[in-house]
Amino acid sequence: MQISDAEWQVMNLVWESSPVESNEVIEELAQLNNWSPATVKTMLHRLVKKGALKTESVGKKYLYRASVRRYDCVRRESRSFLERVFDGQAAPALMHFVKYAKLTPEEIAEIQELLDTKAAKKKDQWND
Amino acid sequence: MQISDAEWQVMNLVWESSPVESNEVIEELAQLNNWSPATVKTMLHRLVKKGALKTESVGKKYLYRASVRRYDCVRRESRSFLERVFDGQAAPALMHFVKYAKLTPEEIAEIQELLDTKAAKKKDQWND
DNA sequence: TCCTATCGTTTACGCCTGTAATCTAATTAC
DNA sequence: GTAATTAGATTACAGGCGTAAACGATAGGA
Repeated sequence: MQISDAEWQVMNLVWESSPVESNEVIEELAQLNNWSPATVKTMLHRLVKKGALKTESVGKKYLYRASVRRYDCVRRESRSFLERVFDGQAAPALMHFVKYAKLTPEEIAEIQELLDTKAAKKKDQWND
Repeated sequence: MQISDAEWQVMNLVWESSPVESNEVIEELAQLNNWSPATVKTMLHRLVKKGALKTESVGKKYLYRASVRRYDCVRRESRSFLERVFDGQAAPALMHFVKYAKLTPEEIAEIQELLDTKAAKKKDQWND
């Protein structure tokens, strides 16, 4: 299931504060993006239709919840990005981001640590 | 200027072997994607129209060249990806890729090196 | 010189997207 | 109880995209 650019904004919001009422989403995105309420409603509706959100009726209103995991969507989107732009290779993408992104020393350290453990695992015959 | 998913395939090919004749592109992508020649022609035409490719006529045929730099497109696409999926933050994206991508020990080493120099620069008051 | 093969251009078409107005049903206020 | 508000559903519409067939011009061979 394919989530469009604009729809990601909605999904991000829902993932962060699930469950939400449409009101909250509408207000938030009105501020963020200058979207009209109607536009946000369309997004919500489409996302429900494509199975990314589900609703639970509470009186007159609905509560919206994600029905797909953020992780899965991130993974799919990342894959497709890598495929398109870096010929499916993670390493060049990583090099690119490291080169051109702003990173705090803490972030750098954290990534290094992760790389270390990954390298260690690679060497360890029993763990790979 | 926005390059679509399918168009990226064409651009990647042109960037790699510029200048190319349409023939080469058509054959290559017929194999890779099972696209009909007509489809590839459409892609080329649209890319010329949107200013991503330019042509130089050589007799009856054209030679196609990129008229936008790969780097710029990669940068724009990366930005948009980060924005959409990781709220514009490079660090979480990096963590994600490091965690879930297959990396050879050499690649890991290379990325670590780059991170080291980046960290070093950060500390050096005269270089930042 | 005329036909044919070929390359680029035009046209096609249905689906997705961004953007939004309108409609309808139900709830709330008076 | 009727009017006004509101939330979700339906409809709208232009432009992009994936996919491709049809068309037109031209160069090269017969």
